[in-house]
Amino acid sequence: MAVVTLRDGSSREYPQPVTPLQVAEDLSRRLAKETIVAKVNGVLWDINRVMPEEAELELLDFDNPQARDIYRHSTAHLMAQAVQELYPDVKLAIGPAIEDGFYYDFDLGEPLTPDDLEKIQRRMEELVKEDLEIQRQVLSREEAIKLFSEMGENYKVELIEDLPEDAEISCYRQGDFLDLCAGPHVGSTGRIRVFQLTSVAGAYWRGDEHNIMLQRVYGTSFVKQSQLEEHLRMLEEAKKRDHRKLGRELDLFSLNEAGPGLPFYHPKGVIIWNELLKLWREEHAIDGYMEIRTPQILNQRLWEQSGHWDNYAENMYFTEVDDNNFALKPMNCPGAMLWYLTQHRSYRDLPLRSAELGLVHRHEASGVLHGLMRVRAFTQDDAHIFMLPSQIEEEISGVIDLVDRLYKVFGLDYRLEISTKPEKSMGSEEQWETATQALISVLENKGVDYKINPGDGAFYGPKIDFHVQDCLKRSWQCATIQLDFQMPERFDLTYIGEDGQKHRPVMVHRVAYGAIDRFLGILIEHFAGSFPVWLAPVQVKLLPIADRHHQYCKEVAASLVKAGIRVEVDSRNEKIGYKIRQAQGEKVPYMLVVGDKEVEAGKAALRTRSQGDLGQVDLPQFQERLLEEIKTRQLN
RNA sequence: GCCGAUGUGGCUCAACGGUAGAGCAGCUGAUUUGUAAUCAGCAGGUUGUCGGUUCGAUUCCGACCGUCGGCUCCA
Repeated sequence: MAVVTLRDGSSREYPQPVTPLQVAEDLSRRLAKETIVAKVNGVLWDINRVMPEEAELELLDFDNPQARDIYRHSTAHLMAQAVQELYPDVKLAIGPAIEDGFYYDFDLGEPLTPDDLEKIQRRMEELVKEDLEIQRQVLSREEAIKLFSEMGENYKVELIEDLPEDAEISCYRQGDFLDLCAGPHVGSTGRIRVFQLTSVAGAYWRGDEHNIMLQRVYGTSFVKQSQLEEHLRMLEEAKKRDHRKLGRELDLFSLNEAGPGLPFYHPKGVIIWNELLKLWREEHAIDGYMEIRTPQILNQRLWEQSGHWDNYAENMYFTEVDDNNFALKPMNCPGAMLWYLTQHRSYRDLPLRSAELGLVHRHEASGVLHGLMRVRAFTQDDAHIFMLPSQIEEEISGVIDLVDRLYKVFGLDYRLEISTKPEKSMGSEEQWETATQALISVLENKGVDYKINPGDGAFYGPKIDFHVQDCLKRSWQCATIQLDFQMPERFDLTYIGEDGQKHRPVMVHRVAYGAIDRFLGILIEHFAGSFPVWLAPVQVKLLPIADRHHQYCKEVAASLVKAGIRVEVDSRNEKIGYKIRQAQGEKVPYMLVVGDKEVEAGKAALRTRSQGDLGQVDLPQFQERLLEEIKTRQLN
């Protein structure tokens, strides 16, 4: 006798234990068809796995994120099965579900081509038609290791060996295909409906570049064809937002072979850049920061002292002048240290917040360069805060608030991560522990969500990172707050305490935008090039209908320019439709169309990029409204 | 850096073993125009670079450089 309690509280009785699928079939055909996975007594459960005699059952379909991941994970298995049949010598690595899809890593000794993907996709389709049952099987550790060793699946053996002692080791079988997997999975291959393999790429085993490179095949799957089409449409839309495309179209910046990863900013890009800095300086002044500037290159000895020579040299550019070795700065901190040392500091001076818009150069691997998001020269909106140990929490909290204030201006969402001690690092375990706990405690006290990112800290200390997503949902680190007990030590920074004795200050490195370059890239995508008026390189474009309106347009433009508004006049010999089309393409927020009627009335016909023709407006009124919109930095 | 793909005028793309073509942009002229493309003409490329194969290469091969998608790393 088995009792199954459903989500709505009702219960059903069966003469013997049943599977979730049997219950679903009992309830409705449609439910049986749409259910991907079950939750039995709160645990994810294969729909074809017999439930305990007393079970609380929940049936999950594709709309449920967990079920969706399972569906895609099953698609990854399906792909692995197809690959194994087509390439019998393949060794399987891992194949998880990811945001929007899945991948599977294969060791096949030879690279896959896009043509191979089609072949694999076709084989997958056949396997779906065969509707092979996917069965769970539990093994002992010894059995599992023996089984996968015999199969020659050394990556799987390695995975099993790394599983915790008490882990239940399970496999899933579909036809002749067997894979190590915690599961659960969809009940049979026939339940996987719409899928598409999207790309191949090399990926290192366990993400470590010292390991062998595997072939990673990416794909995605859905239950309805329309969902796949919608997904592909979204990708197309995202491409239109790509900051590299918009950066060229809007003439904001360019990249050149002459300097890979070294961006050139065009006049319109610099306008946005400067507006960002204007806001930045306003907000930093409010928070009591002082701005400094330190040199672009400094003696190599300084970098030895700071620890960069030992920990960061591979990313640095060096140069030799008059038998002295210099390094182009990859970070601004040593400069800030030297500034701190120019005076005796008192505890009364602390916290001391020194900000620097520093251009830093880092030799990043060629393969990682990406538009403005990942470059080799970038300007950090850096700051170094020197403080008493007792001020740590308050200062970090202040930075978090400042970043939040700034990001709100743009309507940007972000995610917080705490990164802990990396392999290559300075300082004792205790220092790292204290510093990391301090960061955690600030976030806990503020009640904000965060994720721990183990081993991803800077070499001198743990950090809180602010991550923002680009249009393709790739996440980029923007702001970061890094606690540092090392640098003050290395540079022997001191302050005179209340007791008249020398003490060691604590330091925080932090950036708010992060790199102005990357932040600009993020903003281009965030706004899809349609910047809010305060950021728009051209705020108003005057469009005369005919030559006889040019003079009037020039006068209107002059008056707007005088008020500090960025204006262009399109006095080309073209029809109004053409000029509008062009201005819309440039994403100019306001267009003023001027013809006979407007000249006569002393007005202009207003058109906005988002709402179209709004009819005639009174110019002084328009100017006033515009100035207010700019001053308050209104979002679109 | 590694794996794969890719590289033709400012941009988007075509052609192909017999020394390149279109649209847009640009320039000139005509047109003086009312809310997303007026017409005509002109000009613009040693087909990323360097080698090799070939009677001949932009086309085939190799190396390098850049770019794109990943891996990894970080702002």
